[in-house]
Amino acid sequence: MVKTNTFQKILDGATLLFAQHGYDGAIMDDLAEQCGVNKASIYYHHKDKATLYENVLTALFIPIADAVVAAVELETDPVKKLDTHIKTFSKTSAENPCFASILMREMASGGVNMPARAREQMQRILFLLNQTLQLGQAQHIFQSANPLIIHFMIVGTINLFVSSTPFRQSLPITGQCDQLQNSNIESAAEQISKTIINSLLLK
Amino acid sequence: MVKTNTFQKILDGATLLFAQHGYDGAIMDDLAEQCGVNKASIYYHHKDKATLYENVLTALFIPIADAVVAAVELETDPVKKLDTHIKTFSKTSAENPCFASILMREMASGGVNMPARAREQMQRILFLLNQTLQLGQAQHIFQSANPLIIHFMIVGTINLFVSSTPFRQSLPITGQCDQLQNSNIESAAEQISKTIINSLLLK
Amino acid sequence: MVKTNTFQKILDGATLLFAQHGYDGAIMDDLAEQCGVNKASIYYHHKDKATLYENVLTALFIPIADAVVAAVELETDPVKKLDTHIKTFSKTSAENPCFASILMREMASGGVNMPARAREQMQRILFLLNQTLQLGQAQHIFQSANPLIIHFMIVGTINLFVSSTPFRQSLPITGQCDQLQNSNIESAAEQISKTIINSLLLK
Amino acid sequence: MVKTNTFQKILDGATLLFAQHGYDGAIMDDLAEQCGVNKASIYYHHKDKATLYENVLTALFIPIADAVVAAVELETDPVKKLDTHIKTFSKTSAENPCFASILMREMASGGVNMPARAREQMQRILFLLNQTLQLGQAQHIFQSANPLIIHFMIVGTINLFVSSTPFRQSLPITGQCDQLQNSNIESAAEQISKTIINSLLLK
DNA sequence: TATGAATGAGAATTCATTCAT
DNA sequence: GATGAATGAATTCTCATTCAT
Repeated sequence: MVKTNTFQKILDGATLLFAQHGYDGAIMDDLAEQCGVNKASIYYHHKDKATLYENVLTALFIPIADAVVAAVELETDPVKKLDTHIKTFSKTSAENPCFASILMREMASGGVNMPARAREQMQRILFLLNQTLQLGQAQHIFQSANPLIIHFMIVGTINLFVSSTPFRQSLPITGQCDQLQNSNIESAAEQISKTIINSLLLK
Repeated sequence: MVKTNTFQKILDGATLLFAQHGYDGAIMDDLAEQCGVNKASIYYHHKDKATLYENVLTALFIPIADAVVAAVELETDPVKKLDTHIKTFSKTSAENPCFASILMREMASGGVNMPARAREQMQRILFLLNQTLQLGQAQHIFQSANPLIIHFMIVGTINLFVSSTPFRQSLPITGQCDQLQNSNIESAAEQISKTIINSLLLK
Repeated sequence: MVKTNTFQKILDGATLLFAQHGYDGAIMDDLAEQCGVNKASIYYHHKDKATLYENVLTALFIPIADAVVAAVELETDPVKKLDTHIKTFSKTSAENPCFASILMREMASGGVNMPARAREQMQRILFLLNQTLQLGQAQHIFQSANPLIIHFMIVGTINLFVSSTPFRQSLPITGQCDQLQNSNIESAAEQISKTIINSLLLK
Repeated sequence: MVKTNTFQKILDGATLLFAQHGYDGAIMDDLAEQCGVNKASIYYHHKDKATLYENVLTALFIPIADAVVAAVELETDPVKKLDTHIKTFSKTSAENPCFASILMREMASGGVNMPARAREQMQRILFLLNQTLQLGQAQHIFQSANPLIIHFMIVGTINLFVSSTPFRQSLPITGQCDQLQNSNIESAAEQISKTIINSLLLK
């Protein structure tokens, strides 16, 4: 079953709108106008707002989890796996900043209302990380660490970095903090990866 | 000028509601009921929803920034300063979980609409961190690092940790990830602090 | 029974407010602020909004009707009586422009809701005019004319003139209509009086 | 672009309601019920109350100014022009009594808040009158007179006459004023016209 | 499929009025 | 008499959703 052009157009517009304004703040009228489709068309293609939101999250979360899993599985060395994990997650997050915004809002709500299929994707990523950490420990490369904290360090930091892009660029440039502006995602990922791996490695 | 009991009661209820549902999802009728006050009383004390939101953020952000600044200033050693910075921020965040939720939502929106007084508090924390890092570099204890990334590692991780508390507790207990449930904020802060400091220290 | 200072202060403020915004458009909060009194004080002195409105109209309409009746009764000649009628009404109207505004609004509502005591004052003026016209006819000075139309010509013209003062002064000055701006009430009353008397006089 | 049935139905109902109760006194719920349409439909077709009011005034004022201008332009003699001016204004005003009520309320507010397009229509009528008067003076038929006063005599008198119709019919029938009841607009217009023209004519 | 119009259920805010002190 | 606080009943406006074509 090939999805229509309109179906996708609405999905894309909705992704942006939900990212910018959250579920409650996203208004169907605005979505229709932004997409250049009639309001009734949205309901023709997506049942209702809640379903549309689920569709958005599914379409957004699955590719990211897929990419991380796929990239990590190509590696065998725990250190390489972890580095790839962090950098792939960073890269795919940065490619679609809506993911970070939406995930942050969901976490702010305690994740309670997150659609099951979206939640599952985050669990895939977390379990993957856990496997990598345990592999490293089994090989006496990593010391023991709470995988959830590591997961939060990766996701929390990258989410903030990605979603703060407009915010950072509006900061006043002061002599005190001259590195604030021109940070890019690659160098951020690099720093996060080094920090985490460095702290995990047995000396 | 002492604020009324009612003023504060509304402020507290609103803090919770905004944290749970976000600005658009928080409903004034619900707030009135939750606080046991008349709807019109809210407007008597707080002008309108936007102003109430500002009042909430101001009351929420200032004490946290104050606490971090005060605690860090008591220390002189850069390592101790950084450790105190992270632990004080963690502790005060955990004491009022609404802060994490609200900050995450604001960051999800790019921080663009955040009331100036709230944004200033985050800047105070960031600039304080920057000072500590520079002090450590000047004393040849720390290597160079992007303070913004460090800031995001602290804030992003703690935010996620705090706001995911209900989420974590709803996770299925699996053999794979048995450490997920019973994490407390102190051990999380400890791990974050160690990780960051360890990666900063010149070997 | 001497009315308080506050009673009168509220009455004066209310007169202005009702004139500017009408009954429905006048807001008790604004009145309190404008008068520099507490909102509850208004209710202490004036029962409720409707009563306050009645008080305003009574205080406004009686002196005007009194003045017209008193001035006309001093004259004996019908022409002089009519001239005095028009000029006294004009002068007293111009002295308190609120009268014109409030009367116009009441007439716009069909006069149906006008408090009885205020309506009686307008009837006093109309009956006085009718007496003058009949006197003139009995003396074969005036031809027959509908007194209501004459009444409307006087009241309608003066009301418009008085209440349009700010409007006129905001009109663009054009070569076409250079007399529009600097008209005063005396010359207006003079022209109205001449017009009406001239058309009534038997040739 | 043909306006919907509903659009017009709302416009008509609103005209009546604004005429009866003024802007502030007109209640949108009442309007919806009166028109037999859903409340939200009003906003679908007319944006908000202020816009609806503008739409009402525009639809009300333009045809009247058009009619007066068109009728006067058919005449060449200044006396005929002036007579036509007064009678056409009277007739069209009487045909839609809402015009008089709304205009009176606007003038009561000083005309300051009147939508530009409505104000322009009144200026068209005033300027037309001025032209007629100047033509009469140029032909040595009329003596000099303030056109604004003449305008106010016409408009103020007719407004009062039209809007007082229900008021007049509620007056007690007294021997003193037996002509008050059964006045019709044509005879009123006739008397106004005669009065004004008579006073303008050079003897 | 697409769309202009319609609508019921809210949701924010206002306002006249009252109450306790 | 005066006042800060409180409140019930509106009142304007919004929004997700549906319907007829």
